[in-house]
Amino acid sequence: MARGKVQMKRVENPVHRQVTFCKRRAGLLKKAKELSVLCDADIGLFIFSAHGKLYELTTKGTMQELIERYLKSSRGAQTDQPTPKEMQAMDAKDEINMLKQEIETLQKGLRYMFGGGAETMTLDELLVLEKHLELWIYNIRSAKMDLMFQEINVLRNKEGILTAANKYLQDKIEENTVIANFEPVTTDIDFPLIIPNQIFQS
Amino acid sequence: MARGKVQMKRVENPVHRQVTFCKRRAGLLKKAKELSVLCDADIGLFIFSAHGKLYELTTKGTMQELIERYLKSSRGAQTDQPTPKEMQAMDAKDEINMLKQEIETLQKGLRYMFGGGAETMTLDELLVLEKHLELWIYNIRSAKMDLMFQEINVLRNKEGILTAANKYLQDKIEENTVIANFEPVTTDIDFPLIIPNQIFQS
DNA sequence: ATCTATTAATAAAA
DNA sequence: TTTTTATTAATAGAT
Repeated sequence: MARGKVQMKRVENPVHRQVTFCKRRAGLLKKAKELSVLCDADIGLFIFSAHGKLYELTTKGTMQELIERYLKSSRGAQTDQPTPKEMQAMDAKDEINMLKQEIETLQKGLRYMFGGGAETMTLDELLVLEKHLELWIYNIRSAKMDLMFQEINVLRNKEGILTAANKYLQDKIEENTVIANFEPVTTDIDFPLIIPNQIFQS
Repeated sequence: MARGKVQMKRVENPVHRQVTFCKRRAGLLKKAKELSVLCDADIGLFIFSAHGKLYELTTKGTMQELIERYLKSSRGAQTDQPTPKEMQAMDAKDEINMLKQEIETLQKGLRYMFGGGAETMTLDELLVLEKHLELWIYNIRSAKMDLMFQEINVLRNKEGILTAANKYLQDKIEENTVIANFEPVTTDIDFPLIIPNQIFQS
């Protein structure tokens, strides 16, 4: 396309080849992006340079997702997903893994939704939507949090009252030690309260 | 590149769009092949048309093989995600905090998309998003619920121990009522536990 | 699909 | 790599 026709064979001069690679790689990526925008296509493109360096482009979502789509598209249907019924007997570690998986699911869903829309929304509309979602999350959570917080406070109060009563009884016993002598009962059992207050706020 | 500059946006006329898709798709595949030949690169390219039809090109081997190479290559190049080694010394709480951070990152991404995106969402898409957010909320909450549940159990245990100690002390006092006579201390204060178990499940 | 007037890409040079 | 410039290549619009 310039100053001389190009032969369809490997550029032998290594310097020229490298320069050509840079330019044409950029051009190819640009063309791919243009095609996707102009014609509503989803494109996955990866390029390994002669020395193995990877350059990639996806016009929608991640390459992972596009590859999955590719595999689906080029084959048949898919295998079953991990069974949600086996979730019952999970320990903390498994639960954490589940959280991670769910986060990934959310990410996928978001990408799908945002990448797939075809119409336009103003910035203001989008900000309003965001506010609604945040408020929504807050409301769902706060009711139960309130109840649990109340419960914990009740239990703490109860503990205080019982401790005081216990102390009172011990004092009385000490006053009347003349007749009977028995070991004092330890009541200051140390249970560290592991919940940081912050947990009730966010 | 011909008879009029092209706008970098979707071609609205469906006929024109289809024609453009055909031409540019051919051009892109040609460019990809050229790059691979001229510069000794290995290229994988797949294009999903707006209607889901797949077009693909590989300049070496099968797409399967190139995808495998891609996955290997991109895994190696990935940024260090939560290091598996650092996970060892972490207790559940730290892990949960880490997940919370990850979720915050997601929130940032969400804001970015809402604030910066130019596309809109249909009502259906919003409903899908709502579902995802519900799941997300559930996961955020369940970690905290676990901790709070633990805390409540600790407090209940403590209560039981204190009550038992109190009872024991009262009994002792009754045994020794000969010398001193004082009112028994009531310890069975009635604090109804207002949290239905269900709260820990949903 | 095919034909061209134009624009876009890029080879060579720096 | 990136920029500049001279040419070739790609392609939008028309047929």
